[in-house]
Amino acid sequence: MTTTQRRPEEQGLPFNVFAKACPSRGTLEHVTGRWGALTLGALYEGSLRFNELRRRVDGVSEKMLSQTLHALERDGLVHREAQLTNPPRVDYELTPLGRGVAQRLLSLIRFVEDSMDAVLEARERYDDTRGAR
Amino acid sequence: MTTTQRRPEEQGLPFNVFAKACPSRGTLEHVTGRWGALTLGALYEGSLRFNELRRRVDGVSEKMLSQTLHALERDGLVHREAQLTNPPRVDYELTPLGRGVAQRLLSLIRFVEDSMDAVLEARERYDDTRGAR
DNA sequence: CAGAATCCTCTAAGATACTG
DNA sequence: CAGTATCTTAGAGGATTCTG
Repeated sequence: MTTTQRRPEEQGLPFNVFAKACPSRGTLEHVTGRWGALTLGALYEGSLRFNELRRRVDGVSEKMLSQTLHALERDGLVHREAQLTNPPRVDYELTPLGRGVAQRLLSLIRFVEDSMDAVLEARERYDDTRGAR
Repeated sequence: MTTTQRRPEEQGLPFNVFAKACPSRGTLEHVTGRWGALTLGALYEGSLRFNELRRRVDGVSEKMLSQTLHALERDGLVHREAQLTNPPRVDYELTPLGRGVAQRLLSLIRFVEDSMDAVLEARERYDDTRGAR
């Protein structure tokens, strides 16, 4: 009654990111990647258009944003809504799955931001100890 | 009384990872990087030696593990405890700050692992729609 | 065992230009 | 506006060798 019952044919062998060949590693990299994390984080507030997103994710190039969005859309984390008007309008928004990811990502991001004073101090201590080298 | 009072000289300008020049971006990359995330995750269970860690983080090379550990130690997330015996023994463990990061990271990792069936299905749908291309 | 040093390869990512 | 295509380069990362 309390059995998990996922992936009937592979019960007892759940996805494990610590295993080299596990497909979850690829997805983890998409969501934690340099631009993936920031893109998901930005979309958590709500739907955004391509260039709005570009402005929020400060520093991302058109190419990388496009590439990042494709990977996230393919993984089912982002939904792309295109209107064939002129000029074109395309909105990106998180899927329910994407919201789950983004929420956890933002918890991590905020924790890191809030830890930066301590991190910067730790770096100074580390660098003096080893003579800036 | 309820003011946050962090970084007295820069109040009102908290670290913001969405800004290109913010130092929190570098730290976020250390912790979400390909090997950083897995290393922190592995250490959450407890202290580990270099080669134990290498076995847990399946696929990491000596060079990358060493490099990753240095970055995490410098950021104050991992503590390195060396015993100058022969053969040498070095233990790595999370600092309190590192535990905070690892906990949130593991929450994300588990969510991704648990979402993989849905992700794989989303990929199939995406790939047929666009003719495997 | 726990790394540092070296060499080499491949690809992530930036810059630029063009298109529907 | 919302991208794609092409070119180029910095650096991530692997393999190997050496050392305290």
